[in-house]
Amino acid sequence: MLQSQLFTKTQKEAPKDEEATNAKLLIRGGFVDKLMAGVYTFLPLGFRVLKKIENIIRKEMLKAGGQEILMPTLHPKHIWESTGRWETMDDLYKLKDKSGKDFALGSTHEEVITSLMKKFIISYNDLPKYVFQIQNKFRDEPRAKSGLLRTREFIMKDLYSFHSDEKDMEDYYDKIKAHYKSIFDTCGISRETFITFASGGSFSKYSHEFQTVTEAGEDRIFLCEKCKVAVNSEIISIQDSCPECGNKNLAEKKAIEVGNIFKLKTKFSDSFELKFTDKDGSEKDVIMGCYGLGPARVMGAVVEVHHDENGIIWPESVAPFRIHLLSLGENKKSEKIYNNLKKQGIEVLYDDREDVSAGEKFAEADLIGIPYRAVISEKTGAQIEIKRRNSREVKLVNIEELVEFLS
RNA sequence: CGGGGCAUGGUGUAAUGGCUAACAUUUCCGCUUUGGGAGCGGACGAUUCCCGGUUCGAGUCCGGGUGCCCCGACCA
Repeated sequence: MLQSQLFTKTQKEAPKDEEATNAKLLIRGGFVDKLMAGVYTFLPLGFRVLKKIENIIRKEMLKAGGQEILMPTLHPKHIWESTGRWETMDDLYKLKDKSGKDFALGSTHEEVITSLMKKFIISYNDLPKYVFQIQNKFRDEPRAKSGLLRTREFIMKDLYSFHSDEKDMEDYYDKIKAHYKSIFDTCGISRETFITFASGGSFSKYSHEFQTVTEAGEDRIFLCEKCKVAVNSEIISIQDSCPECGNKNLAEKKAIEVGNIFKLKTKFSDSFELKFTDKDGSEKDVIMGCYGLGPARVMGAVVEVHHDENGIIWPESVAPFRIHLLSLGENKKSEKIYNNLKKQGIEVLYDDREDVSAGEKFAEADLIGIPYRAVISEKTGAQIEIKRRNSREVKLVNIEELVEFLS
């Protein structure tokens, strides 16, 4: 992409209100725009990052046997009444149509998916099934905060699993834990992200959260450095011990919840009478699990974890582009290299602007944080100067070496 | 929802109750320049968040709203 065509601009200074690093850098770099508290537009650069993260998640969900669908955002009141949550969920956005009928904006989709699957799950032959979506959720948060970390409209991947017995659900639940680990690993935050015991709500003793340790986080967790497992402060006091190894020496950390998985069991199948006929002809409740993960929150967490004083340092897997090509008054040479890289299928942001100083291009490149920076200038001759965003070391290479290195 | 802070061109800031609201940056034009937000000259850009009050006079003082940020409560 030609940087001269990008409609967004970077800012030297962050809006004075913002305190969270992810908010400051993402706004300064032109990744997101805030429409109101907790509601953001994803601009071209930010949109690319978001899609990268979504695709990492999507790929992993497909590996886990998930089938992707898209459920509606607008929900009729009656579906929420089926579970009693129309009254009890106080972060549900409610609205009326012209005739006075009540609706809700979906904050989660157990109601919709359960009533959907009732139409298709009839016998044990139809189980297990795994269904997911990546979709916008709405929650009437009393306090949106910290940039992308806590918003009122947000993107969520929600996977729901349907099983004929608890054992099968438990096995799948553990399998998803492993897939989640792999997602956070690919996104470059596995070192900071820990599986965390949390309250199970009304369904079970524990649920599991995936918490990324960062100062901007709003949760407190107690981390067992040995097991790399944590406990949410909501269900533990400091004198408690690691649920895995009994270690009493836990480290208190601030963290942000990037994923949460639950054993729903029959909570929703009961409400919707989602049953199946087993082999012996008897009718049984379908056992459910649900598994949430927030791509936009992951994006914010990645920035919190990977940045320096000059800007963002995107991990390659989620970067908006692979390489940032800067032309310092050498557009003829640069254009050839740009076209060459594009032909190789390498995602490149080409800073072709002619009226922008070298210093400004460097500063913007650091702010935007693309993993590799290539510079073409009078100095570089027929070669290309290449530098990693997270390193100071520069190297001169020719185009063949560059292409080979990047592919 | 309780507590605290803030609100002035797009962004960041300045302005004893007193003249035409200033500066930097951004943007635009011209020249110059190309290795860390470069230089010179010029131009555009504001109903000082809103409503009301005090005053001869309000960006500034008072009252009430609204918005944003932070702390807490809340958080499938």
